[in-house]
Amino acid sequence: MAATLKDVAKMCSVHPSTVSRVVRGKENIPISKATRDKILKAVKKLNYQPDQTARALRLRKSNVIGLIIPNISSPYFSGIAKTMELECSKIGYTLNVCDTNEEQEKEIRVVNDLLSRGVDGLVIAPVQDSDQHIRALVEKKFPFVLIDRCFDDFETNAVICNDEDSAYNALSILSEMGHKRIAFISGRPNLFPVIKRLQGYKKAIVDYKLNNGSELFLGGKPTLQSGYESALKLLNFPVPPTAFLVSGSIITLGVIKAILEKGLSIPEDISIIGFTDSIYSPYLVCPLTTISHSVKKIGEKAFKILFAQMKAENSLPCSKIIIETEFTNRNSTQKY
Amino acid sequence: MAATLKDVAKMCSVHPSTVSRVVRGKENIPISKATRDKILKAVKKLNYQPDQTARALRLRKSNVIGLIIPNISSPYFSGIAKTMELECSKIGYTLNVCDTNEEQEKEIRVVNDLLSRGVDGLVIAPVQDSDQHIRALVEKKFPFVLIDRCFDDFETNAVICNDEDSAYNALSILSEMGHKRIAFISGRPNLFPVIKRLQGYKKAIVDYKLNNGSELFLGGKPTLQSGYESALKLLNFPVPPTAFLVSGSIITLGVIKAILEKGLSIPEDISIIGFTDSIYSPYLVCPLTTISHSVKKIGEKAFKILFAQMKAENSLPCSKIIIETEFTNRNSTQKY
DNA sequence: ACGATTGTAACAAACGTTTGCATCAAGAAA
DNA sequence: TTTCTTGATGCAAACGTTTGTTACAATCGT
Repeated sequence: MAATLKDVAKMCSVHPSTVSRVVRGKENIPISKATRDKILKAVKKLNYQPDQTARALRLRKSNVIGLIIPNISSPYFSGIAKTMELECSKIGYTLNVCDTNEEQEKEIRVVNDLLSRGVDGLVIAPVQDSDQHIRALVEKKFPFVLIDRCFDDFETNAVICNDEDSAYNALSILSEMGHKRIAFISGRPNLFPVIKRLQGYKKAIVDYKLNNGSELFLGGKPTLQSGYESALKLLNFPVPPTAFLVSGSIITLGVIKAILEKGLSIPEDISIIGFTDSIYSPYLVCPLTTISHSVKKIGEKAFKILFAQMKAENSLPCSKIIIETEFTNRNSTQKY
Repeated sequence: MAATLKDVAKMCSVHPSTVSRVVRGKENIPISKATRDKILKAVKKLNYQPDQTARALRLRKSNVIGLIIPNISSPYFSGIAKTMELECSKIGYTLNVCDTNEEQEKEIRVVNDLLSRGVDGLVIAPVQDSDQHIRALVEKKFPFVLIDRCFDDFETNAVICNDEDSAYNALSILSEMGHKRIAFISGRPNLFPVIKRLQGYKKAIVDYKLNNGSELFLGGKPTLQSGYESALKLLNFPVPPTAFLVSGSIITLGVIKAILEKGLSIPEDISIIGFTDSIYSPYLVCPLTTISHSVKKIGEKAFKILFAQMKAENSLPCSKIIIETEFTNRNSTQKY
């Protein structure tokens, strides 16, 4: 249906390769002004658009990069997607966003699919239930960078946050306010950032002599319901925690739900600090104090590293970037 | 780098076409069990993955569908993206999500790009500043469906909501509560759903004899800031409105911000009904009463129509689906 | 005037598939 | 035995590009 190089060539009684050259604007190859103009006119007339599939096949380069995230409807990941898309379109790349639904199987499928579609690079927030497919990527020397999550036992390009420190920091603030029993609630507990946050949390528990020996950490699934259930469980303890550190914006909503349902108020009865800020955080039932991750910084950094990797002739050394989170103090904590 | 048909063929001393046939699993073409097994083994050994670029070129079919939305970081559109992605992966399709950033130029670029990449179909929430590129799609008989927004002056496949009725309905509820001055705040005013909502709003204003002749509608941009400014303007009127109908979840946050900043409470001082529900709506400073659009229904319907269109030999008649919104009564309205 | 240079454009191969057609041996029907 | 199937596979063209090589003028230097 659409016009091809051949069509243009025929219309100009010229060879397709000649058309290709003028369309590509190769100035080093000499083409007479006459034929150039003739061809350009025909291109316009036929509304010729090069077939990217054919180009990709011929050039082994598609100008698309893939973004693989576990949940596109999370504000955090969709914010990263937005940033990446903006960066890509700046340089004429197309972004292909794929949602793994936090399923390992699907992630593997998606990686293979994107690879066989010839993407030039990959940005992945991995599910982290397995890693061979990621290892395969490094073996192939395929350009990719991990975001938000990475693996402790092998090195890759990665953009992550200072989760351990910020969790520790949040706890020291809570501790200074007089809280003695501080819980940590998260979604999937095997995720890199959750593990790091938990480390920071545990370190602070020891350093500040909190919790009096009780185990106040509850992991779960990446759903509101899971956060709700965890919080409810904790709130039903004989001596419930007085403060929550919560990992994940959707989990946080679940925790809030539980607190409200118990007839408690934030921050009067319970203090909360949430990991990951959202546009709605200031307008929640209680303006939420959060540890904010700049999706802009993460997306931009990831893109930059990936792009460098893609352009490099021989493989570059891995770069692992740690983005500093910010502590956004609003109103969901209070002296105890 | 990756193994090709030829590699497999060579390893089995067989012709590439034979490999293709067994890989495709064409049962109607007879292949001896011996060679089939031999090939399958080689496929596994070489980890052969068909090159989708080459397939797409040859077959003129890519098994990818494109989703074009104005803002991937809006919960509404990312929800639709999620649904569509789920639907796609069910049938082995890949979804390519593109963000137009609510810019017409970019949308046009993106449509052309996706087309030249050979997507099999398109789902578009158009920017609606122009429409020739959409018209071009129908002329080419290219399968696509519009969502959320459509054009009044030409017919396409579309999945939209009963915006006019739901706005009218919201106003009748507010009116029944005794509100006499009800404002309508929106983002971009030229958008189909906004126009429809405004129609319903205006109709109700007349029917219920509200607003006493004042113009209480303010459009703007699709940002929190815009909603904030509009609300502030309205609240500074000598006789400010007592209720707001707000179009767009992000705009709504801006409106809430303005109300809080004026030291007013919801719903005691001001009632709010918001268009588009979000996962966080129940946990806002005041549990938000909303008109909810099921992103699941919208995404699924759009997908279904598109898929039918893609499979159809000769072009099907247009289907325009209207999804019923739901009125989710929470706590942001009050008798006046 | 002759070979060398240069500007211009055609040719053909290649990227990795798919598929209609041809081929060819072996077994069935005559 | 001869002819007809049919089962199994190879051949080659095609999808729309890109690009190294070749070809052919015309122009140049000598």
